[in-house]
Amino acid sequence: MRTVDPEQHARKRALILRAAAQEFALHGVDGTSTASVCRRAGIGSGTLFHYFPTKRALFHALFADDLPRAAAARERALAAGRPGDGLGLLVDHLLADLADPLVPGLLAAAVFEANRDEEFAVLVATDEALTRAALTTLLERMAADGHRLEFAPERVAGWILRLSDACYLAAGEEGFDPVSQTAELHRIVDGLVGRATG
Amino acid sequence: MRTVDPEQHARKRALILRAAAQEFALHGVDGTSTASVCRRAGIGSGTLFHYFPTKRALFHALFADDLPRAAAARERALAAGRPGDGLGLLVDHLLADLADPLVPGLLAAAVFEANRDEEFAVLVATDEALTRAALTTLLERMAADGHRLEFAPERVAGWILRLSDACYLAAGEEGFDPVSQTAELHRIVDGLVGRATG
DNA sequence: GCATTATTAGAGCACGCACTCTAGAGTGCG
DNA sequence: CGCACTCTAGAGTGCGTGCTCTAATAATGC
Repeated sequence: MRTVDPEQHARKRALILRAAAQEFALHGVDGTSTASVCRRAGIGSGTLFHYFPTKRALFHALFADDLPRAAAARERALAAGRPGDGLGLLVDHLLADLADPLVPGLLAAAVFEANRDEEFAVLVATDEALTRAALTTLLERMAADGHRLEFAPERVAGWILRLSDACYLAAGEEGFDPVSQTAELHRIVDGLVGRATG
Repeated sequence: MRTVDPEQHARKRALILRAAAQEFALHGVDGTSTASVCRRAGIGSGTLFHYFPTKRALFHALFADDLPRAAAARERALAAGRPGDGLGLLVDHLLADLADPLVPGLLAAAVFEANRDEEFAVLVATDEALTRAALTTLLERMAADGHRLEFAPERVAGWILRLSDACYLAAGEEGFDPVSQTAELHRIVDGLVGRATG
C-alpha cells in the first residue's frame, strides 16, 4: 500500500498550500518562516516537510498548480468564434483573480522572486510566453480582419500583459474597484486594437 | 572639533548607499545581509551602523534621497507653458531611470516592501500622491483646453502611474528597449487624453 | 603636546531560521 | 493478526543573522 488515501493526501496538501499562500502574500518568501506556515495550517514541521521538500518548493507549487487552468483559458480563447471575442476572454482571464485579496501580495512576492530564483523565473516566464503567444495570434487574426493595431501584434500583446500587471499593482489601494478597473482595461485594449475597417 | 569633513561624510554615505542599492536590487531587503553590504562597500559592520541605525533605514534612505528630485520634476511639469508639454515632461521623468539596470530589482523590492513596512509605505505613498495630484492637475487643464479624456482625470492619472510601474517591471526582460518602450507609452498616454477639439 | 571627538574594524552575542531525526500512531493487505 | 508502509508531531541541530561593544586610530582646537 503506497498511499493510504490519495484524496486525503491531496486535501492536506491543499490545506498547507492555502496556509502558505496567506503567509507568503503577507510576508514574502524570505519573510515567512516555515514555523508560521505550520502554525497557520495547524501541523508540525515534520508534516510540512513530508509534503514539500523545501520552503522554495512550497512557493513554486503555489504557482505551478495554476498552470493547467491558464492553459485551458488560452485554448478557449484561441477556439473562440471571432478573435475579438477570444481576446476579451483572455483579458478577462488575466484579471480573473483581481478581487482575491491575497493576489496582490502574492504577485509582489512573485515579481520579486522571479528576479532572484532562476527556476521560478523559468516557471513564470514560460507561462507568460505562452499567453503572449496566444495574444499575438489573436491580434494577428484581428489585424487580418481589418483592425488597425496601434503597434505590431506582439508589442500590443506585451502591453496588454503589462496593463494586467498594472491592474494587480493597483489592487492594494484603498477604494479599488475590480469591476470598474476591468471595464477600463477593456476600453484601453479596445483603443490599442482599433476598430475593424470592414 | 565636531565633524572633520562633512563632504567626506557625505561621500562615504553615498558609497554605502551605492553598495546597498546593488545588494537590495539583487536580493531584496530580507535576502541581503548587512555583512554583504559591508563586503561590497569595503567597510566593517561598525562603519555601516555608524552611518545608518538599521538595515531598514538603509533601504529607506535609498528612496528618501530621491524625493527632492521628484519634487523638482513635478514643479517643472506644472510650470510648463502648455499642460500637454508638462504631461510629457512628467511621463519622461517617470521613465527616466528605465535604462538603469538596478531599478527593476529595486522597484520590485520596493513594491514588495510597501506591502509590509508601514513606514516605508507612507514614504512611497506620499510621493506617489503628489505625483498623482500633479498629473491630475495637468489633465484637468488639458480637459479645459478641449481634450476629451478617456476617463476622469484622476483615473487617467492612476493609469499613467500604473503603466509606468509596469514598464519598470518589464524592464528586466531580454530584448527590452527603453527608448521604444518610452515612445510607446507616450502614444498610449496620447490615446488616453485624446485630441484637442479646439 | 593634550584633550576631545569622529571614525573605523571586527570579534562577539543572542536569536531565529530551515530543515532533520526519532518515535510512534494510523492504515490497508495477506 | 502482523507486516510494510505512510503520515504525523515536535524536539533538536547547526548555521547565519542583525546588531552591539570594545578598542584603536585619525583628525582637529587649543
